[in-house]
Amino acid sequence: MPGQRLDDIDRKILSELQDDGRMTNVELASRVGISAPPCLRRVRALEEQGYIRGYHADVDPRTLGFEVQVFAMVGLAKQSEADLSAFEARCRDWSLVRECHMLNGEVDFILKCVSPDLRTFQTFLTEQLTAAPNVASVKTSLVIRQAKDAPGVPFDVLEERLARQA
Amino acid sequence: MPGQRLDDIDRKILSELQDDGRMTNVELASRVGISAPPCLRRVRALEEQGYIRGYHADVDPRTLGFEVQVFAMVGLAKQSEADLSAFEARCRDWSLVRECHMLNGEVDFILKCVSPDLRTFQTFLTEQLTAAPNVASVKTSLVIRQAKDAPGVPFDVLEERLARQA
DNA sequence: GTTGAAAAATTCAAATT
DNA sequence: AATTTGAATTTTTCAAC
Repeated sequence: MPGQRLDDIDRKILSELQDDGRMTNVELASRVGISAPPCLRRVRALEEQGYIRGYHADVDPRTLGFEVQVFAMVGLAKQSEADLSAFEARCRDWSLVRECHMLNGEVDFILKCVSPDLRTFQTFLTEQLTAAPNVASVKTSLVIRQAKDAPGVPFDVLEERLARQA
Repeated sequence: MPGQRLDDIDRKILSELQDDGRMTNVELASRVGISAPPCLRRVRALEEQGYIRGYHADVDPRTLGFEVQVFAMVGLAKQSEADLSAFEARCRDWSLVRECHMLNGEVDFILKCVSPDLRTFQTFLTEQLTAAPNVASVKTSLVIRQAKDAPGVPFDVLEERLARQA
């Protein structure tokens, strides 16, 4: 599925679109140094090959009234594949849970949650998350402030790496 | 700065653009039930008022060769505002660190990191992060798999809340 | 990958409710 | 005050080269 390897122009396209996903194709083409039609063909190919999963407006939770962000560390009682999958499916159904990552080490999952207020989160925590089948332990940490929130992938690391290989 | 309150159409616009940030304005207008010009004015207003911070292509780290994702819990030796700010500034400079959140509780910060491979991450961990001034403890957890990665904000929670208030 | 042209979208000003 | 209409400009997206 990941097609053939990317060249410099493809990586520049990805980097530019990660930075500004609403850039017009002519602007993008000019930035990567080719004309518009092949640029658009490349973008479509990158989408089809799965390099670009989609485009999203970056909506500010705080401005919209989501005052509370929480990381929750979850441990399960049993960790068979069926148990893990069942918990992941629940997470996908919970709107307050925005991200769910399975981890190695002491804790089984880390969840990133948002909530309009503490009360809403507490209700979710006690009535949904902690009450869910097979959930053995939940430890939560409130986000005091966000110091960095960069999208996706560091293209500079990729470039360094390719330069080293060449 | 957050201007006046949002109406149903504004929230629908935000929800649609969070879902598909490259949707054309005419498509967006048709979905929210107004014509294109006022729809574009509303989008511009939402951008200027800070509800929309930007637009980003969602680039898949794995497909691009970033095989490793890690959460790092960092504790500092001293937590004065100057100490906290200094560490946050370092995080902004580290490309491998994509997110940095200050937390309450035992640990001071949680970092979300990506890396092309374990070796690159180990080098970063030992030579940069653990070696940084004032860093007292670092505990890392590898992401085994990602079960959910929803963008931004759950608009259904917002709607429920408004319905309850009305 | 480039050029050129048709179709579509953006974006503005004026008119409308 | 905000939306619709209508029109000029720009962009998208085909061809064919």
